[in-house]
Amino acid sequence: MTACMNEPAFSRFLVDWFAVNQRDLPWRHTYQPYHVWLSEIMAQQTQLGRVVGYFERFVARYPDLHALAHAQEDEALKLWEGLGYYNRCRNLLKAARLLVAEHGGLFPVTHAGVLSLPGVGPYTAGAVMAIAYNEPHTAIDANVERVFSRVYNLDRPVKIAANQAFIEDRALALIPEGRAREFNQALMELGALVCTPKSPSCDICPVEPHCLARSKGLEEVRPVPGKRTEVQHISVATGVLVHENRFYIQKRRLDDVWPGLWEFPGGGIEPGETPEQAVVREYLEETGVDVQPLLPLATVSYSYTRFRVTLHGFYLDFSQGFQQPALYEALEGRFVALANLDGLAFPAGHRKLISIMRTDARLLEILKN
DNA sequence: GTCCGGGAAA
DNA sequence: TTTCCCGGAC
Repeated sequence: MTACMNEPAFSRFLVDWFAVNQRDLPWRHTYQPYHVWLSEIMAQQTQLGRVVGYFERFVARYPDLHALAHAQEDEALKLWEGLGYYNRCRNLLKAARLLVAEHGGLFPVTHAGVLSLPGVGPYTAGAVMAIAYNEPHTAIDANVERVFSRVYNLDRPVKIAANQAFIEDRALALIPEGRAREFNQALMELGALVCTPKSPSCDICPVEPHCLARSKGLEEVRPVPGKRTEVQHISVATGVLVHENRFYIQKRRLDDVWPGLWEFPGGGIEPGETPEQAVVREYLEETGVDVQPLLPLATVSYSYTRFRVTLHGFYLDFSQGFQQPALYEALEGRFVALANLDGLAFPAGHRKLISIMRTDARLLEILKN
């Protein structure tokens, strides 16, 4: 399978290309292990372009492992808000606390040590070893899988075991002596900038002469797609309960989606139910409070995992007079003023509702009464 | 509006 | 194997 390729030349062209074309990313200035680790956790399931701003704000607030170990989870989640997969952030804090408590606050220097950290799997462990320490390890992410599926013209999905083993084997063998840091980043950078999922820029690709799929005109049909899970459309309703110029919010449980984030109570709309009926029922189920819809706030769309969500938001009033909400589904509850919503992290859909509330003239009318 | 990509953990 | 998320591309 490798017969057609000059592997030393491939690696040399790739590393030379990276030296000239790499993006200027903040963690590439010093390659401190703490920075590399943080950047790799943020980059899981997330494109680097979106990571940079979050990385800079996070490092400014938590410049080292000790600062991170002493972070308040709510504050860290606020800095993470919008990046998604919030357990990544909670695991980061967990790992920092563990390292400060049990390892003298030193970042691990071995592959096994890095891999043992919460939130670190095979990809991230390899990436940290290669990029922070320049040790010969592989970091096989989706970019690398795509590049190799084209370079070696893999005609079956990259996720099958045989292809995973093949890619791992080649990725290790191709590392030029002493250049694991550059080589691993170069492979991923090529996937992100040139060997893109759609319409790859083969005309500017430094390894085009070594690409088997390209030589057969098959680059557009590599990688071969695997099976995908189908999207489910769901409708949910949520309510902003207004009481003395404040709004009721609750903190989500840690064993569910959006662990530790804040939200307005609500839930799924059952078949045959209107959004108004659903928000009243859900509010009662989650908090024990009898509410009535005051006014529709807005309807927004967002998605998470395999769900496509239409979220109906309402302003709510107590229907039986003030009742203290109970915590049947949440860790904590508060009535907060609009300005104080700023310091807390919300899921995307609720954040969209808050953003609409800020410019909602009708809200002033509601608050006046 | 709908589609798409992207690692860890359970 | 399934569950975690988001915004930008289309």
